[in-house]
Amino acid sequence: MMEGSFNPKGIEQTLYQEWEAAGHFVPQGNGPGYCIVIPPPNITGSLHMGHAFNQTLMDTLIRYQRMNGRRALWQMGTDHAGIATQMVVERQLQMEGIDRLELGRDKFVDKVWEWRNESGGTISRQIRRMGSSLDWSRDRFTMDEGFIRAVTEVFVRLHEEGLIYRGTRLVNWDPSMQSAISDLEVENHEEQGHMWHFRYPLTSGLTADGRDHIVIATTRPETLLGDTAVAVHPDDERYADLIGRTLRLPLVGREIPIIADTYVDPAFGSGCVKITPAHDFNDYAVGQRHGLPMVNILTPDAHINNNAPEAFRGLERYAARKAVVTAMTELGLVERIDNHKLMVPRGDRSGAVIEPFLTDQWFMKMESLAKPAIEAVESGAIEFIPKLFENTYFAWMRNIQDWTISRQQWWGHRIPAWYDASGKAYVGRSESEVRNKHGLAADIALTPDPDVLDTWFSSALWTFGTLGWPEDTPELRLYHPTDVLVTGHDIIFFWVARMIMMTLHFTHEVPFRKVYIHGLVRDALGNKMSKTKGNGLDPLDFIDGIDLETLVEKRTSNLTQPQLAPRIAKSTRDDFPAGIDAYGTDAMRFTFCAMATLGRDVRFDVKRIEGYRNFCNKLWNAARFVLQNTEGHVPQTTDTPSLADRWIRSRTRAMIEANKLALDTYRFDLLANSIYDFAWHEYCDWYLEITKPLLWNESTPAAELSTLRTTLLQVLEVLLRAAHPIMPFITETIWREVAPRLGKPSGTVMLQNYPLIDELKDDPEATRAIEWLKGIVLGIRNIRGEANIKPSLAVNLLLQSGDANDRELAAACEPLVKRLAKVDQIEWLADGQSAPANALAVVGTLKVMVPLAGLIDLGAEKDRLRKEIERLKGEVQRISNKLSNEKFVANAPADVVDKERAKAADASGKLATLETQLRSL
RNA sequence: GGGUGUUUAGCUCAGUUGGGAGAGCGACGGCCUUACAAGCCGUAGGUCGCAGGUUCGACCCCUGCAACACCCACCA
Repeated sequence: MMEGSFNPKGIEQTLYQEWEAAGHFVPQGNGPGYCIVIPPPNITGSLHMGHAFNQTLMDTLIRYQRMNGRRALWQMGTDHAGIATQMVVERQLQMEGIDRLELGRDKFVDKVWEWRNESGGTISRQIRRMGSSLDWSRDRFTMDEGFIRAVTEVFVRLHEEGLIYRGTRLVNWDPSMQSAISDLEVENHEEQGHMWHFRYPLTSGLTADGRDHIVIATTRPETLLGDTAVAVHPDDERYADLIGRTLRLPLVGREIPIIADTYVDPAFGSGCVKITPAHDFNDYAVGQRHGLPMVNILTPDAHINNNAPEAFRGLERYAARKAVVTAMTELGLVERIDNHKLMVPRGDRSGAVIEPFLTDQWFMKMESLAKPAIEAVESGAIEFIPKLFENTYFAWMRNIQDWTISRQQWWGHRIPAWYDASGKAYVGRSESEVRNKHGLAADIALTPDPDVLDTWFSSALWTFGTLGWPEDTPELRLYHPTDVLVTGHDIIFFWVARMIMMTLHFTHEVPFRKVYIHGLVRDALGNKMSKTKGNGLDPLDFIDGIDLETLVEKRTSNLTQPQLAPRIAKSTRDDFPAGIDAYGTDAMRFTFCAMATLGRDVRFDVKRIEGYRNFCNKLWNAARFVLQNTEGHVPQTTDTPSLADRWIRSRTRAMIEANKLALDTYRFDLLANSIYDFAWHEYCDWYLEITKPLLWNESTPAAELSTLRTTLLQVLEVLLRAAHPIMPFITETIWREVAPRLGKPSGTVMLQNYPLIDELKDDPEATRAIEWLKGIVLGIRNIRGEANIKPSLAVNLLLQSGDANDRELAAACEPLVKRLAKVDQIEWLADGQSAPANALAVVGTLKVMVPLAGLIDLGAEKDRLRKEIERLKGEVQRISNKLSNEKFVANAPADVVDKERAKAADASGKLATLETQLRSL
């Protein structure tokens, strides 16, 4: 027997193990394929709220399609996450006092594999706790054997096609990692800095206004050491006569030219720009145009190198900045220093300030790859949901830059290139292939490229790579293109766009037909969750609960900035004074679905999950009620449904219809609302209450009772199937109790059909009847509530006026009205017959009266009437204004006008009745 | 600098061809009514950011403005 309140702890893990052991997550049957690939979680640690959100949506879709009979594959896998993982393992080793460089590459990579085996297990356990029905038997890793093969193949082919090339370029250089990174991995943030105005002396002569120097402005004084020119705008009259003359670069002594270039904005600063081609992207371009020498003044770890004057050599870049400013000050060459806000580029992983740095790297040409990828979205072959994100996609794709794909790191896919003694690069699937292809004898030494590829290079192959490419597999034919990609808007460029380009290029198919883009999970205040801020939350803590001290400990340990610990501890104590309750997986999943509004970030509020935990409990107890009242029930073939049975079946059908629409349009919020509203406010609030007097009345006819019990079970059973994709555990648990009573074969709800609307009949007549009943009951309840009549006290009821329909329904629903509104006697008054003093509700034209008889305070009742009269007056006024507007009557559709007329009649009828009533009191 | 989004009840958010402003939570009042106090019943609360325009009619369509958020970008 089911316990009195819902306790998720007991059921979830057992059920998941059962499902997995039974192989339910493996696609089966002969239905059409349906496939979603998981955005592979990084192996850097543990699952966060974003993963939980992401997976809830995917699992809902997968479970829905599986129930629809599709051969549904949810492809599992994890990402090696090159830089992120290397940093984590490096930090771990550091804490053990081990230096990466001392350890050496091979041993370090071994350590990372150890880490990945450990971390992978943690992630798998966490994902299982979310209830995610992934096919674990097909689990993949972006650096498994198959992926190494696929990555190599792709690299070699792109190189053969000339789309991958090696070159010396100015790239984004992360001095802390000493590696190149791509444009996307650089985050620009505004920071407070300074603008230094320096005087650069002319080698000879004077300026037009009689000075012997010009003034340049810079935010990076240390780059002065690498200046090879100063540029002015060609049309700038102030400097026209200086173009072609030279300056003496202070501190360095180099003679540098004054050049003219339209890049310079004459209105900004002095109109003179120092040009440092080796350390600034713009200056690089200017240098190229003017054939300027490039003087690199930095070492890979951002210290001043030997190309600079001796005094500055070996200084760290910010020390060098100070030294340059000091030296310039001493020379009297500082005009002034202003405060200045500037955009500072930082590495998204390391947080280090990025240097434009001249190095040899591998690049991918993107323009030709982007073209078909743009067309795929334009043509609708791929559809973004919400559509809005297509603009984001187009904007980036139409202005795409070449992709720096090599990383000076150890963890990742090795670049399949080898170098001979002269430094010439050979690309091939293996060293022997390279030797054969280029006729390189065995005695010619080849050195493998030490670098690895950007992590996103392999991620881009995810859909077809996981399905077996480059082999031609049955899975590729059945599941590719995949049906939908579900991911956050933060990786549209990193991942989605590159997947589209690579997949189209190599398979001539789109990777997926739809891309559902969801928002980011933020904390209750709308802040982005992060470990550094200490506002991150672990989904498992909402599932299992966590006490305050453990939570504080968890949030403040292993911080990259330990000094923040006290503040984080305090805010944690403020936000979760009693820790976090155990809400269970279903409540968490329901919360995510309910909050998945298109295109919006979600603020995760404990109040919401609490509400949905309560909903779980509601469902649980409704099931208990049904089970208690259907003990030993055997459904009969003859079905004689009452009005209420017909009504709830009809409403169930409407819910199913709404659910399907919601699921087909990826409106998880509407799906959740549809289920919640139906289950709580129709099935529980009304239908279960309606059944009580019938179930407990010995005079209820056997056939009617039997049908009632069948309906109780049937609707619950349909509801469980309908809700299963969102809340798998509770629905499975209850379903196993309920289904046998309907004669359904035992088993699992997850392999049942998703409800079809044809299982239930639409019944407008019954709907009207129950709406009538609700009107009567709500009217009486309003009177009772306003008059403060104790719920335990029964009232009598007088009915008057109304039509034949009212009399018929009143007779049919008498026991229901009595039960639902706690009414003792019901009596009809003839038209015109005077009634005792009473509180009045009007339903249609029917007068529903509760005799005052000492129960109700006359003054309070008058107030209640006046309030209702005011409301009705307003309504009548509004509608009559509308109807007296000839243009409205002439232009509005006939049905709208009719509707307004009916409303006016109803409202003014009620109004008249209530006004009469008020006078009579 | 360019672009996108958001602005609806105290809070978080729905509002699907323009035609009666909704939910959850919170607030207030009343209830241990034999599924559920994680519950039940009732009530209050909104000039739909601001200003115009189109229309018989605008939360919805158009224009402008404001605030906030995010994305992209090379201004020294």
